[in-house]
Amino acid sequence: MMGNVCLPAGMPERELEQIDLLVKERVRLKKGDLLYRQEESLDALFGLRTGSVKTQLEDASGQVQITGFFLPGEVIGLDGMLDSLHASNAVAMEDSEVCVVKLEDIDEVSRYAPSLQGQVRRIMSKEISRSHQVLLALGSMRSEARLAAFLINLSQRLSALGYSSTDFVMRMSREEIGNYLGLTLETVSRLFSRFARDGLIRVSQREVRILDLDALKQLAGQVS
Amino acid sequence: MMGNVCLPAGMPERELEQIDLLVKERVRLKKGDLLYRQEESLDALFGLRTGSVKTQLEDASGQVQITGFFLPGEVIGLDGMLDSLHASNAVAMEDSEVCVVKLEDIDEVSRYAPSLQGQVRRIMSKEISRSHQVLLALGSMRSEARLAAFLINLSQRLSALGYSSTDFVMRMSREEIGNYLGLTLETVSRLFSRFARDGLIRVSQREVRILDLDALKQLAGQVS
DNA sequence: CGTCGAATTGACTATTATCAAACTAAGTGG
DNA sequence: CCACTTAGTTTGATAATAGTCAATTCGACG
Repeated sequence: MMGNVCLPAGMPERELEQIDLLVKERVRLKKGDLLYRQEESLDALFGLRTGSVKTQLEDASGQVQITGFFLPGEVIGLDGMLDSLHASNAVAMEDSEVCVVKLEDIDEVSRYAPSLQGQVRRIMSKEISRSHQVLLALGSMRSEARLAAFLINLSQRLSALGYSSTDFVMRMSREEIGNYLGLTLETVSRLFSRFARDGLIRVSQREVRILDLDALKQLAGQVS
Repeated sequence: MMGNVCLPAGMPERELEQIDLLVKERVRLKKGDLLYRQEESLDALFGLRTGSVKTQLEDASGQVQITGFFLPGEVIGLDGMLDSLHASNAVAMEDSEVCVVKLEDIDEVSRYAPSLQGQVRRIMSKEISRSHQVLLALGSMRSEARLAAFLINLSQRLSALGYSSTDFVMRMSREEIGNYLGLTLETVSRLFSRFARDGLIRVSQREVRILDLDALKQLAGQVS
């Protein structure tokens, strides 16, 4: 069975354990590939197995807003079920692999495995909470707090996957970080430099080492 | 049966039609009452029947961020299902009434009415899309575009409920609008004054009349 | 070694926040 | 009925923050 290999190693929560049984297909993506396109019809969810993916909205005037960065173990494609059309573009930020879970299979199987419904609800609810957290950041934090919160969040998610929480490589460019956080790429770059100068992090291109997590949390308004 | 009276008149989509059958209880709220509190355990969803409700996150440092304004026909309580704890506070902005739908009843009933699952997914997905839209606004629009988009959105939702799309009363204060849009109350007030001076709207306290929707859409970056 | 995309840094500007004062509308109690 | 609150709003003056434009620099790769 192909399912079990689709659970990323080190995934902390067992949310996906049943959904994983539904995986009948996997898709490989190369850097820059689109997993799906805005307005395209939606009939499946995607569990990210390896790599990283971003989702972004594009409005009528071509304005782009990144709405999420996804790491292995996370589920992509939860928006757009309202009218079965994807509400965003999903782009691979590096070579990646996703597991495909057909919606009809979820419906089918959950008839005799009722707890599956709860799993799906929880996954969707998590995505809602996540975006509300980002709203909190964009709505009420200053630039340095946003970036600090971003780094802390990334650190935590990577650590949950079994990677180091202090040393990691960011898969996204300064521009993408800025877009996500509602800042310009220059502001993001300056903030990285400042954090480094103040001894909070070491940073070289996309490699980051967190030196003073407490100070970062302080900046992010999270009492440590 | 108490269900059918819980569908707000004029609700355009029939999303709630089956869920409505599950309503066994209704709750009346007075202005300022909390429907639920952050961290409280979650075992039901709430369909707003009359009135208006806001949801807000509160972080460790007491910082508050309003994450949504809800109108009749909309569903409250979709976040927090991850660990069955509400992730936000829900506060009535005026005297309101909600229909209570127990999660266990949803699970129970959806066993012999499978399409119910799709309904729930669609409602949750809509909430995800909604917050992504707000992310777009906070992340990439300037203050005037945010407020214009806010007014357009409110107008559309009220019109879908059968109210005038051009004349309405905002239930929220300048401060609440500002908090939601990531602006200060002074900036919001100045923008209202400017929009009025430029002939886009008439505004007196919380009463608004939209005079030039096309110009508003232009400001919001929505091609009309 | 040269090219190209990404990142850094600087100088300057625009936008929005902050602080402060005055005004309004809707009560409340004498 | 009329001061007198009070919460909400408006407006102004000033300051802080982040954006824009522009010039280098860095690193990866052919």
